[in-house]
Amino acid sequence: MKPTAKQVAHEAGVSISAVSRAFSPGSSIDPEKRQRILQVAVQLGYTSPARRTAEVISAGTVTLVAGDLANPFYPLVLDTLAKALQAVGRQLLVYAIPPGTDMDHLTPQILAARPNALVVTSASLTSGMALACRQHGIRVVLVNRIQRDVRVNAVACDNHAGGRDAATFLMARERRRIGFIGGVADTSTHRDRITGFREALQEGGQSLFAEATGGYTYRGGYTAAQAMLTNKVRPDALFCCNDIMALAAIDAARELGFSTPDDLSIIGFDDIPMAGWTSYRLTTIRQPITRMINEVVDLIEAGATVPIDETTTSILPGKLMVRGSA
Amino acid sequence: MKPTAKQVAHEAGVSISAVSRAFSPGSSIDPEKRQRILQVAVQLGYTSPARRTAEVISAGTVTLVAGDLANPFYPLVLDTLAKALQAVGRQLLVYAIPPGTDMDHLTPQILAARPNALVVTSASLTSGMALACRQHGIRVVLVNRIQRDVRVNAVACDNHAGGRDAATFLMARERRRIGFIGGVADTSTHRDRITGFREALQEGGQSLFAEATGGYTYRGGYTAAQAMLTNKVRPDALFCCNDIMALAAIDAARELGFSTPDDLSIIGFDDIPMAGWTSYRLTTIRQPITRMINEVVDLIEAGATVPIDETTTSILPGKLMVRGSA
DNA sequence: CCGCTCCCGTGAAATTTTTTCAAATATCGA
DNA sequence: TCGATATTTGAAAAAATTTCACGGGAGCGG
Repeated sequence: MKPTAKQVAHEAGVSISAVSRAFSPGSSIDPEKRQRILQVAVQLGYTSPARRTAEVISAGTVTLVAGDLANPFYPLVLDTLAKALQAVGRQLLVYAIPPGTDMDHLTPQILAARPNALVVTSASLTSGMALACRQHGIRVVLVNRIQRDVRVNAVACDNHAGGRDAATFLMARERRRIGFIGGVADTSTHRDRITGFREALQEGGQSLFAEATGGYTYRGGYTAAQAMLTNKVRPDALFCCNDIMALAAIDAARELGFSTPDDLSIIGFDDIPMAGWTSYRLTTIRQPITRMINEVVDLIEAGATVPIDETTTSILPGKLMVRGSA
Repeated sequence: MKPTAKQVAHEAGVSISAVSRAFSPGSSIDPEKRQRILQVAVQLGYTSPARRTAEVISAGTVTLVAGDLANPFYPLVLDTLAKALQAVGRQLLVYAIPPGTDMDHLTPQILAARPNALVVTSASLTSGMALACRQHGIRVVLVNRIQRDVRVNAVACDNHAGGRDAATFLMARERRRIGFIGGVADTSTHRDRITGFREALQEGGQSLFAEATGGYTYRGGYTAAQAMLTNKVRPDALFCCNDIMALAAIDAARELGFSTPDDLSIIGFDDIPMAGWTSYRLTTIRQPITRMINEVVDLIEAGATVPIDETTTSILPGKLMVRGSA
């Protein structure tokens, strides 16, 4: 016998109308009452017709909020995630938002669709959004981003250690004028990488020779590298906050007649496919994408057994890929 | 006064039940009748409750079915489309499917979500899927793909003319041993490009010197180019079916000690951002992505006024970007 | 070619859900 | 403190969905 709204209403001690309202987003109903009704509904296995439609839509789906698709690292993440989810019988839904846009206006849509989980690689998550998701039982996973102000799951590469490795490697190669091209100052990846880098540099008795930001883009990286390399005293090594900027730096160096690693060493971060191409052979810190995505999928699949406000932060080690550029 | 199912039923000359069925996917109803009901419903502005909920979820969304995100051209399309839709107040939802997978199993989900439109850049659309979409009033737009067996909208670059342009350009540069590295033989882009290329070659009194396929990937392109260039008699020009393979060809050539354009000319197709990077300076046919996406958005926005089975195929001209590689 | 079965499509009716309405309660500003 | 306004609520009305039984092919065996 299929459960009906009437049964739920009786069980929860409310009217049928209230049950109906609990299921339609935007209805005027006491949030506490709605939650109680929803809870009873789950117990009885009741779903409203409207809800059933929504469930067909979001059956087994995971929603990804992605920005900055111009950086090949993110398509790579998207692709890997899509395949991993496919393997466990789920689908990937992507909200692609232009970089710099905040994601709050997506909240109603995301909540209405009730995905199994929300994966965020873009910009920052507002605490309101995080709270709303938790209340609606949607697990949130941040990828390649750490945010300490909201209690959500996060999976990232060990950016701090990566920064240290880069510095250690460059110093071992006797580099003495080491520059840094950053991404966007208030992102956790930028912060952690430069902090680790500086720390190791200091331990080796050096300090940063030059510093600039390139906004994680090719153009920004190119301009920054060009400026540094046309100074009277130029750096003999560059650590770039991501691969795109590192490749841009190599291009800028070549354009000025310098070659890697003889005239200067260049190290990137991410290990996007292009880093391995023979024209660049970029030395870089590889992010363990496959392992990161496996972690993400595990967190999502754990859904049923782990309480939703028990959050995990996974920091996975990166790996220095020594190629030709440093 | 809000229109009801009863009015629609009366207007369409069917029972209320039929109207309800027309709106629930998977119900047993004559497809023709469903279509008529849906048409009347649109006229009267009727929406079923289930549909209304779905509309909250997919309000103003466009669903994109994308594959092959390893080719930077598609993230570029995705990014551009996301921004264009954002500008007209819509959101982009992406179903990312691993290349080679067919999209038929997505049908129920996509239909249930009732997006405003479906944009397909991946693999091929089965006629069943296309038919189902039309019956449900979902406009379908193929991007960078032409399919004559199903009646859907399509927006693509003029691949035939692009192929011709490439051939004409290479012949004007006195190239006499012109090779071709294709993508995947049964895709429309591959077919149109090689057909146009061959045609122009023939008109210039030449024929293809060598031919291989690289599956649209870097590795495939690299291997194919390497094989051609280690033959006793090697080509003095290569037309690659997309930029990734062209960049791979440049890398393979460099690795063997050849340089472009002196030892051989290389032309690509797409004009992905990397093609303009100073280490490559790839001569290539630019796909007018912005214009293509504008067409897509126009087709979607025209939704209300143009009948759904009036389909348009837009073929936009590409542009030869002459850089350093040919 | 006939008859049999099975399955699809259908409207009426039963059931379920949503919406409307009016009353009750809470909230806010003066 | 009071009134005005907004929010929440259940009953009832309206609407939508599902069930049910039946009609009418299509396929199939005789």
